[in-house]
Amino acid sequence: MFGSYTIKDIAKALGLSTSTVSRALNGSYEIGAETKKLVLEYAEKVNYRPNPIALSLKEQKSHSIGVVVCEVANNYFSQAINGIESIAYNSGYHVIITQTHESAAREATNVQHLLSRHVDGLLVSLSASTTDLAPYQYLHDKGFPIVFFDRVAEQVNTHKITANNFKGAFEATEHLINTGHTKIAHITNSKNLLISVERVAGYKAALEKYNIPFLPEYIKHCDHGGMILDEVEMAVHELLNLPERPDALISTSDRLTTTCLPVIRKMGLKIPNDLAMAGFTNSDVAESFNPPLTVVRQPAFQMGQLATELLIKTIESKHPIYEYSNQQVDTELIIRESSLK
Amino acid sequence: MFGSYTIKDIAKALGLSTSTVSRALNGSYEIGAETKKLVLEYAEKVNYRPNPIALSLKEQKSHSIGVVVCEVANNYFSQAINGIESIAYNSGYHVIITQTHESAAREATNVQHLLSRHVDGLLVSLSASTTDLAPYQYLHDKGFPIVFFDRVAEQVNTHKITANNFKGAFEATEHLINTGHTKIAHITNSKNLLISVERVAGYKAALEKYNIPFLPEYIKHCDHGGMILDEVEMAVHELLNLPERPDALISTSDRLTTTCLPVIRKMGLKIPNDLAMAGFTNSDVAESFNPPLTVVRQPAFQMGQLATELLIKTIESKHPIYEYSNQQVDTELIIRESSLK
DNA sequence: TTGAAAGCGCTAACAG
DNA sequence: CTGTTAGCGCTTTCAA
Repeated sequence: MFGSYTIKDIAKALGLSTSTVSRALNGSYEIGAETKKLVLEYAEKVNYRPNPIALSLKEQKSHSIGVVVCEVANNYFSQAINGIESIAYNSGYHVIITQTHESAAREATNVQHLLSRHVDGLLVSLSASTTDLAPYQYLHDKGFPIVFFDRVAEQVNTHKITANNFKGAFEATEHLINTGHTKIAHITNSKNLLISVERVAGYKAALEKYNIPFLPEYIKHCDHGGMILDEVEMAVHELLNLPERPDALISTSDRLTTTCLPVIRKMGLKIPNDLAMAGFTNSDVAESFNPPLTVVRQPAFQMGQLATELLIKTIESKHPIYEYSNQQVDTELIIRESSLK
Repeated sequence: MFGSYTIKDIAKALGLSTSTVSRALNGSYEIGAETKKLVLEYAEKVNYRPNPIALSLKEQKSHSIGVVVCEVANNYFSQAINGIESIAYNSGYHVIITQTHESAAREATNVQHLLSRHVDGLLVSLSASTTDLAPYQYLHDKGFPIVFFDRVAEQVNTHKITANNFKGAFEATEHLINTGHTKIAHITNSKNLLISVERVAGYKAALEKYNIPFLPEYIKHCDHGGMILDEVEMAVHELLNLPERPDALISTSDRLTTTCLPVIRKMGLKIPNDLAMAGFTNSDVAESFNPPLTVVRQPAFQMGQLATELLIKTIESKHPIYEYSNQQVDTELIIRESSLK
């Protein structure tokens, strides 16, 4: 800290050796009750705090965990980070957050950076453009703790926390069908992401259940997940200029959902009359939208917590772990006006 | 990192001393070109990365900066953090984020925690309930680098980055007046926060300019800045049940603005016909609101960047700094339907 | 029960 | 130009 006391200061002040002080502070058995008390009281008095850097160097542990997400300024991820912090904080870990901005190159750099900072483990949500999972596989093979959350690497067999994306998309699609829609378009994130694949699968399954033919042209992938307006604009335009214009749209990515709305409005279409809408988003203000938006909400905070608990458990485990948790949490469908006929 | 090479490994492999290797790596002058090349090439080959923990211990610097904000899942702060990260990242600092949840006690704990982690400096945005600035004053007096941003401590004479809150509130109020409103209520954050005081001042100044009497009962302070729904509900109810019901409302806090809307809607009032509305918020979706919301937007990203640049400059300055920058950036008024008559 | 000493990875003052 | 050494704060053998 700042002019903070070291073990050496205490030792000198008390006429003891540093090792004795260290032992007293760490509640070792091999120490006299008197000495221990003396040290403890003095340490308390001067507000002694061990230097975490020295500890890290000694223990070869940094007590920090690295987080890789696409963006902090995103409803889902800011809430997830909130969950991550809440657990990490209480466990004495600090959190280093890095953003990929959906760039695979940036993601690789970030991982490098975090490793060079000697983080004890990694909490990763893949970027939309990541295809090379080898670095994660390599680290994992070497026993380095990694937990994926939300956007997981299917091929890497390690801990994963995901939302039930299939079910989330299924329910939203089914709901749109139940409200009388049959021409349901789907706008989603990059094909690289398993979440997209799962959400598309859920969508297809719902169509199938109700014997609605699946039309490939009704699906658009925005590879930048809504971060590039033009991409979304083009996708929405193409969808809504189809000869058989969709009567409903499901968007299955947080940023995509919020970006779609103004585009649709600018086209002069009214939701839900011209186009019903339901979307994945963790926005807290979906209720205030025009019209209030039907959403699929992920338990972001809880997912952050679960992932972090898992990671810390892995980090602190004495024995290598070969059983990988693959926990799936449920999404929540919140029905509002945007999806009603 | 993980099985990473140390300077010692390189020294052994090359039959040199660690100091020679260190010098080569650090581009010292007192070293033979040959040796240097040899070391550099080998280091490159094995992908040598200096251990930042060892460096920190040596230099008594952690290369990390602590951030204190009320909440990550907040439009303004998530964008500001984005700006902070962008600068810190490029300067080789990492960022430890802590959240106060608007609790002064939690804030004090966080600062303690960050200090015990030996952060090199602090980026602080005060909680709404903080009144005791002594710890900051103390640290600052000792020469510890602190930069306040957005919610600054007026009394502590150090670097500050703020938005022009007075002007932001003035312009929004003036706009409401110009669109034909005279009974303008104001809902804002805790009185403890200078931002609230300034925004109220801007509001009053606008009223005065147009000879509209200021009514104290038209101002409500929500001490939790919109985080507690009941508080906001009560404030809005009281305001809108006044004998002389306001015809416009300005809310001057991000979270407050987004929380107000559903409350007003639930009361059965239509914006802007029953009540015009303008609010401070950095939400990216204000355009999609019902109706599209007139907002005062702060340059959050830029503010985060400025604060971080300033902090790093202070940290790295060779000489103590006695000139404190007090930079103010302009807000932006974005006019939409919610404020029109 | 306590102390001395080594070592985590690195830099820098001092010798040579 | 290069090597030796000490030291950053702490824990942990090994001796006493």
